Amino acid sequence: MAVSDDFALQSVKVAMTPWERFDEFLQARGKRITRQRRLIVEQVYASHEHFDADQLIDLIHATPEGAKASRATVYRTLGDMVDAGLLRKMVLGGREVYEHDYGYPQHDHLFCSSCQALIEFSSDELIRIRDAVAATHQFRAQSHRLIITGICADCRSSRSRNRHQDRV
Amino acid sequence: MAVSDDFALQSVKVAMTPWERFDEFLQARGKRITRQRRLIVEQVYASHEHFDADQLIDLIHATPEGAKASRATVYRTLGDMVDAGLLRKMVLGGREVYEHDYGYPQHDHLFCSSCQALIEFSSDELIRIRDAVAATHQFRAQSHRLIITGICADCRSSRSRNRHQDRV
DNA sequence: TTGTCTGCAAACACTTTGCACTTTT
DNA sequence: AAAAGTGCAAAGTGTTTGCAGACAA
Repeated sequence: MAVSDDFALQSVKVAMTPWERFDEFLQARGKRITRQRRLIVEQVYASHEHFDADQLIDLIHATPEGAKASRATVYRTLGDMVDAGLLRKMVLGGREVYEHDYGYPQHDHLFCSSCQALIEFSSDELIRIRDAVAATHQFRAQSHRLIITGICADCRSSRSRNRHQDRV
Repeated sequence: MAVSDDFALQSVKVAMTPWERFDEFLQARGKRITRQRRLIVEQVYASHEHFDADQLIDLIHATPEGAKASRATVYRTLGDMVDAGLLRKMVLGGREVYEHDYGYPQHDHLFCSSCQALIEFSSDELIRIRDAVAATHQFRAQSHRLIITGICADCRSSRSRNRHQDRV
């Protein structure tokens, strides 16, 4: 599941579009460019929202022409995209969601436990602390993930009666 | 799954042992104190390590006397303990692990992707940043989770040939 | 042509549930 | 005795896999 070293070297090139990058990834791995993989990448980039496997599958099944890719293929391709560094996977309130990774700046999230909204933010200070903590433990930090859970502004104002606290 | 408001109020008392707290939680919910629940709580507190459901079940099945609790009951009780605020559940490298929460200071983790070691740390600065970020987004932060992934000191030194990078 | 990919359905790993029986209160 | 809890096995979930036929290269 980890990006192989040889491929990681290539990832220094930043001017590629996501598809070009995936293309290169497939080539480097002797994998083929198929109709399904193209369709999946296309749908993944159709929006910038966070999504899970099921949502993507629904999206694909909803495409006009007989364009299709099976559940198994979607899972396999999502895995490839994560390996290629195009997507990042995380677990949120029990479900595994994916978000675009390639070309997007490192960021973390505020997660509303009431409406499930996910708000992105980034903080240089956080990175500083991360590195400082790692150094203290002679630990080589490779990445991190911070999720702040709470109630978003919208849910706080509509506290009265609306969809407040139903899920989670 | 969330701590009910009435119970949350009681949680202000901090002088209780984990069992006393669980006891109180059960009473507040009209739940009963059974042999199984006692056994499970006991085993959970037999060590301070992070564990998953299976490890706990093995531990229970390994107890000397015919002391037993079924898989289903263990799952049900772990859920109750999380609700009671005794345990905290998190996902780490694919598996759901639990750690003691009650009476333990808030902390975050360094996770070694090579040997799966979990190192705890806490940082006041981090809390400060968390609150600052939340404020910026008119978000009411309730909790957070930061996991820094990388390679621990041990694995870095035994980089040569030992169990290096075998698991994710 | 060769070897990878796909779709399907079966297999999986965990977790949750329905139900008859047991235990606490 | 009444109500809640337990164990079992069955049912879910969400993801992965083996394999025969389909399809890039």
